[in-house]
Amino acid sequence: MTAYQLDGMIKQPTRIQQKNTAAILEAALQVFSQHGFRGATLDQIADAAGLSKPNLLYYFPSKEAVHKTLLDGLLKTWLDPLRAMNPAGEPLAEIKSYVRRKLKLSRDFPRESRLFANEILQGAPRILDAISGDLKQLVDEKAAVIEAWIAQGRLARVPARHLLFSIWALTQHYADFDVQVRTILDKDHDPFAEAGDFLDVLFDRLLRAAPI
Amino acid sequence: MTAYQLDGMIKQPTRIQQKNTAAILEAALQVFSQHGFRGATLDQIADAAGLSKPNLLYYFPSKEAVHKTLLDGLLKTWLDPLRAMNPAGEPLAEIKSYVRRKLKLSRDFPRESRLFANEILQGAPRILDAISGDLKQLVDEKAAVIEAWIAQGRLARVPARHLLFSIWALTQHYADFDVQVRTILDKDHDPFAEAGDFLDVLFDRLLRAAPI
DNA sequence: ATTTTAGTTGACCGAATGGTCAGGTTGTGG
DNA sequence: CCACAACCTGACCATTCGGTCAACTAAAAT
Repeated sequence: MTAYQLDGMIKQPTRIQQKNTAAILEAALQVFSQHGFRGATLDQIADAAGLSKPNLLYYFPSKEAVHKTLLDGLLKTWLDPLRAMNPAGEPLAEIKSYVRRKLKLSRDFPRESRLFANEILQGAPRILDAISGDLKQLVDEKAAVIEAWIAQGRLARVPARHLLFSIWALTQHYADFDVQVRTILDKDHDPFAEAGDFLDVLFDRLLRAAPI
Repeated sequence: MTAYQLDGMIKQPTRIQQKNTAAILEAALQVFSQHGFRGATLDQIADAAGLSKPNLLYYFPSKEAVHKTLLDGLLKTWLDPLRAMNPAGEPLAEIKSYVRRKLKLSRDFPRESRLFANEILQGAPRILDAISGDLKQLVDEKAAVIEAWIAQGRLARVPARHLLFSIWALTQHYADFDVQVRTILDKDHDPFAEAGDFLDVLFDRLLRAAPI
């Protein structure tokens, strides 16, 4: 028998199954985020997870399945901060809060960020549906909120979607280009702490509606 | 015989050699930028270049050599716009000009941008020397220029290195995440034209020294 | 025209790849 | 304690990988 079931995998019966699938996904995250889908090997993942390759394939039917599971789980986490943006809140505070949350994701889950970046770099072959579906829909919704704020004069005039791009670019950069950032900054700097302050200033100056 | 020489490859004798190495590098750029180093295969590159695999290996000694040649050539192009930043110029104009040049690179050489991104994502194993050497030195130099401008009150107070990070992140995002950007923007938008305007506003508001 | 050099390739090699399978071991409910 | 399911693995398979080589052809140089 195999440990996976194709239909929505409703139950996770045994404790050992939970432990091993978790170990596999953890190892796969490490390897996929560093080498991309094609550059990663099952042996590498199995090894990092402390399992034999056939044992790994007992829990997942294929390399693709491991990758897909990882991406699916990631997407929710990735979009949650944007979902949390409250139309009824104070515009500038809501945006800055989103930036902070997103930067914290970069700091605490850099491998997830790199996994996502890797997938997009390759043309998002395994995730394009989600992008043109859920993500696009959410962005449309939140862009409308931002545009309403602008129309009310509570936020400086900027193209809403490009504002979101800028938030993604600026926060994810610190995870995706971590090596470069740390090489250029000297040892005694904390990239994420400094980035937090900098981005706060940046979005404050960009978005604070001109008085009058 | 082989077509490559290890010592600085001074001469490129024949016309056919120029044509084929160019075709190989063009094909390799395509493949490496999409799949990363490990995900790319020599067969794929040879095929895209219209050559047989042994024929490709007649011009380059190994997969690694092709990749290295590509990266070395890229780094100069990548840093030139920063080098062009003139300490004697008007600060805000210099920065904005740098942003424009960098955005144009993203528009005209997106594959080069993705190749670079791929390499950094993987921890820059094949390019770390250049980053901690030439790049760091150039950044130190230009950061000093920016800090001087700030000290003179000709630019708003921002951390110079993070300012550079923000320029890289915001411009390269449009190349590296092209698929996502185009999916979210509707068909009739020109991402790079809009980005040009947006980034001009962004850096203007961020950097314009507060009057007084 | 002939020799030398540059360019090209099919066939091949050992290693690594994703994945299978038969059979073994371990855990668990009755 | 037994039976049954869950779990695990060595051996194996077909394919692909980076790279080599001897032999062939095309182009220059003499």
